[in-house]
Amino acid sequence: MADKQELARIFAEVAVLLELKGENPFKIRAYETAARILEELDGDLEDFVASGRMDATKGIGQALGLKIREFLADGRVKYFEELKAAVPAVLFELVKIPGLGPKKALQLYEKLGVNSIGELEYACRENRLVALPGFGAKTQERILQGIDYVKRFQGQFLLVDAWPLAEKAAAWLEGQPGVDRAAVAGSIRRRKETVKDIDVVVAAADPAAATELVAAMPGVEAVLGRGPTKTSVRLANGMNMDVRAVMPEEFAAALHHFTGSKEHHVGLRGLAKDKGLKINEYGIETAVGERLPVPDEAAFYRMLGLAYIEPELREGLGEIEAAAGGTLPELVTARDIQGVFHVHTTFSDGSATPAEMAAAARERGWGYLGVSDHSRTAVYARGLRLETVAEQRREIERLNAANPDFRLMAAIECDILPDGSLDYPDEVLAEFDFVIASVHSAFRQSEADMTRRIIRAMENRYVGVLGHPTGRILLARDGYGVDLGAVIAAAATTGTVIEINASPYRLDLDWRWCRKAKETGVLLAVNPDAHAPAELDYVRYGVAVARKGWLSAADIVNTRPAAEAMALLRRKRA
DNA sequence: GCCGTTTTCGGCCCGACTGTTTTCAGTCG
Repeated sequence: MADKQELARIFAEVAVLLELKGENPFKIRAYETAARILEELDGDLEDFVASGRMDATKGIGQALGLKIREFLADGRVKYFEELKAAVPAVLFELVKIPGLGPKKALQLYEKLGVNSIGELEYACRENRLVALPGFGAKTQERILQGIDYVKRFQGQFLLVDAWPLAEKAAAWLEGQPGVDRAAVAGSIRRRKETVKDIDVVVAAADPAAATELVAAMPGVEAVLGRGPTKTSVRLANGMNMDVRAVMPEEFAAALHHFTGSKEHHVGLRGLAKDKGLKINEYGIETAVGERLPVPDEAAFYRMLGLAYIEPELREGLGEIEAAAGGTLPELVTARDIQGVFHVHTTFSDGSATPAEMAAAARERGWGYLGVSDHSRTAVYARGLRLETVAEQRREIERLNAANPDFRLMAAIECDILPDGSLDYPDEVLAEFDFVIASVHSAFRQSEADMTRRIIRAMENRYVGVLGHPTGRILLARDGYGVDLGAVIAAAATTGTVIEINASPYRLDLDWRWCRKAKETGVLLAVNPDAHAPAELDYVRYGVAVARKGWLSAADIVNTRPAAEAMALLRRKRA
């Protein structure tokens, strides 16, 4: 079967290749758009073409349509292969360095014969870049710093590391004299799971003075650049932070602008243009250049004839059309969460007892907590032997009897063994209040085997929840190969809930798949997978994933009271 | 590359900052 993801990757790579060739930027955008369309495509590619849906899709015209048909027929795109052969591979590496774009990268390759990042670093140290036209000592120094950045961090950071830092920076700035307001913008505000840098927007009567302040902020290691409205700094942990300062009346428009995403803005600005308006980072202007006041973001969208679009949805994935048509979902919030199903205790690899975890859950205003320690095969995590299962159950019953207003559930995170069977026999599984099934071993199975394995586990009537469906660890390990489309379809037919593992190191199910799950009729559960009381707060990251995935409270099992939630996790037993 | 009841050609989002320039290209978001 032709893989639409592969074709999406090909088109995305064509876009990069064209950029390296200095092609028309709008042609490049056409390929980027096509890649996104394919990534988000519902159903398979053959059907997309055969049904005529492709021909009706805006953004795919004659040339791209031909290439899609070629891919379906031959499994390849000749144009891509020719391009790839004509563009040196090293250029792909070079443009990942901040400050290096296609033009300069090409010069380095052609004039200095640079064939790798290592060679570029060496050329900088030999002071050979300064002789090139358009280059100078500062560019060379900047490139050296950029190489260091890429080598140390691959240029990416976890949301969990960036978000608190960003909030701290905004709070500090807001406390400075002359500063009206400060707020976190950028991909952190959109709650992307990994981010490149921190963006903060500041309102001040004297913006230039406000940007001056940034250098004095605690944790700032170096000032990378400074203009009248923007300061870029590097923080001690290696992250870059941009602070943009505007007049108070420009704050909402600026916050919107710097929240992005780029794709969202492109869509909005096209729409504005149709209405004879112009959007820039300072506000909305009429055709005659009159600046219209934008008191807040809701007004901003209203002026464009749109419902308010939450930051998490601003990815250019249909949210503008939905806002125009009044079909945006009401997104779930952290306040909707009434309890969680997946935590570990001292019975396996957690650091707190069930009583301590329950107390921490109550402090957070929740009414229930599922204790789901590891099963026996997970020896590395001190998985529960059968005797311990009984012991834990007695402890949970004791706690429930003592605290009638809070419900502890005796559950298990049961390993899915390599053949798709479960780690305990059915008669043991039947004893648990509910069962979460997860893969913790044999990650290297083929995609087909892994998909069969997981689906077989979901077919077990005691399995209420599929845990962390891909096993990925962000910035550390890709998930195992698995056909998530097939897993989601099987979740729907078997009535299995899919977990949104809220550990900020996992965030698995990915938000990009949440919408698909919802449309397929699958319920999800936001679970912290906490191994300590403080980690219950991971739920905020899981809620962020759900929101990015267009989910409402009704799509999430643990927005319901205990009895109702339990019934959903046990519905396959009926 | 795509798109179009104003257009089949000429548009396609918009601006800041840097560094290397004597008026602007490249990069970034």
